[in-house]
Amino acid sequence: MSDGRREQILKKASELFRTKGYHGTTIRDISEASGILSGSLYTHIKTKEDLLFEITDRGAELFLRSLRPVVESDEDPVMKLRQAIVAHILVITDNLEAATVFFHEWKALTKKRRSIIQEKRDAYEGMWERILAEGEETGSFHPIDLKFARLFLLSAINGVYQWYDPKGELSPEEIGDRFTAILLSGFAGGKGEKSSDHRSTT
Amino acid sequence: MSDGRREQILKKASELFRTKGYHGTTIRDISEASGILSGSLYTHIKTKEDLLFEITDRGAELFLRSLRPVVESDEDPVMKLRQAIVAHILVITDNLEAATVFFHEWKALTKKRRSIIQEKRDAYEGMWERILAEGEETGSFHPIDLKFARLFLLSAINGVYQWYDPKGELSPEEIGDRFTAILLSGFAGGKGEKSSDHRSTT
DNA sequence: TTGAAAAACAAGCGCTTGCTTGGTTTTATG
DNA sequence: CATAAAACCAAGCAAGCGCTTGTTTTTCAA
Repeated sequence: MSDGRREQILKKASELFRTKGYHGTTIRDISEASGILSGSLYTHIKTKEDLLFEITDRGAELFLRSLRPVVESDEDPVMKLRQAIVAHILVITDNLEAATVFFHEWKALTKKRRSIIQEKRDAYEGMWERILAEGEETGSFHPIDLKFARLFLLSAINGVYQWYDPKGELSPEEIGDRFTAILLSGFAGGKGEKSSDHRSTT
Repeated sequence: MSDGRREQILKKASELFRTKGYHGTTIRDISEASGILSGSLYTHIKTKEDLLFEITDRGAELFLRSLRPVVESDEDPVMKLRQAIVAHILVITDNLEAATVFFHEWKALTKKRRSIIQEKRDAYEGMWERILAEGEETGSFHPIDLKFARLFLLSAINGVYQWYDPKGELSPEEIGDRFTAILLSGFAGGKGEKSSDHRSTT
């Protein structure tokens, strides 16, 4: 049952780091939430920072693993973009705490570990840039500034973790579809003049 | 010179809160950066949280004040959207530290003060929604889910604080124009087939 | 049922935290 | 130049921090 306890501690720590931040959360907060005394925590972890690293690193891996098959597929770029967006949003909505910690708290890591996460972030952003580059090369997208388009796109979809409500009316897939629609066609267009439907086949 | 010192302390605190977070920054960090002993800081402030609140509240006011004239003008909605986006980005780029603290650290405030900031955030988001609603009513924009469009839009432009480089090649206005172009027309469109230019008259 | 490993407790150590106090120096004004 | 207010320093307090230690309880295979 040792591993179950460890997972439970990671879960509670994720929740606390999400709401109070890493530095705002104490070892005693985590132990109390885990129904344990603070000293007993150290049967399962080495340091507080280990918790942050493990949560953050797992988050990074979730994003990487979910995007890889999309990038490597040979769908057309528009479909790839949609799939990538939905995949990203699903990682966030299925792992709200971990994703929030990954976005917000990774800077609290000390140098060495922060650079490990930084590398994974770079790799992830590189995968997005490949998708956009492919779309441009094949003529599916406007000629675009790749870096700028990627920054814009990722900022927009990363924001989901700040407002997503599991009990809300929009499913992750619906959110992803609407994002894709806006990104492809934009707001502009007169009344009634419906946008071409990019929402496609489920 | 009292007020000058206070402003200097606020500036140093902003920088530290930005890089290390509120809970990750100590009173001694701030006093050291201000060239003062930690006790002497209390000649100028009452508590550490006062610093956070003042920085955050000023940030909120900057956003509100810059958007108000845009909302109240009688430009057409497309132009209004562009002006609003540029205004927002200018607040960020002209006040990188304060804007970052405003986005990242306001949750560290205690209840009463957090709710003051929350109200200002709500007011700000309401102003954006008015712009979008007007665009839809006049037929400038597609029929859109207002709340969703606003969330998407604000997420995208808020991201600027995470990657903006004052020494970079893109000016705040150029960034705003590109945002506006993407938001209005999207990525989609074949090679060479240039997007209609929404970047307009400077 | 027994015995050793794993898990949890009880206590607290050394250090840092935000902040206070009492005295000294600097600054500005008549 | 006198002087009071403002700014600062030197010292340190009480509380909380991450983490360790020594001991007791729980778990579970032999």
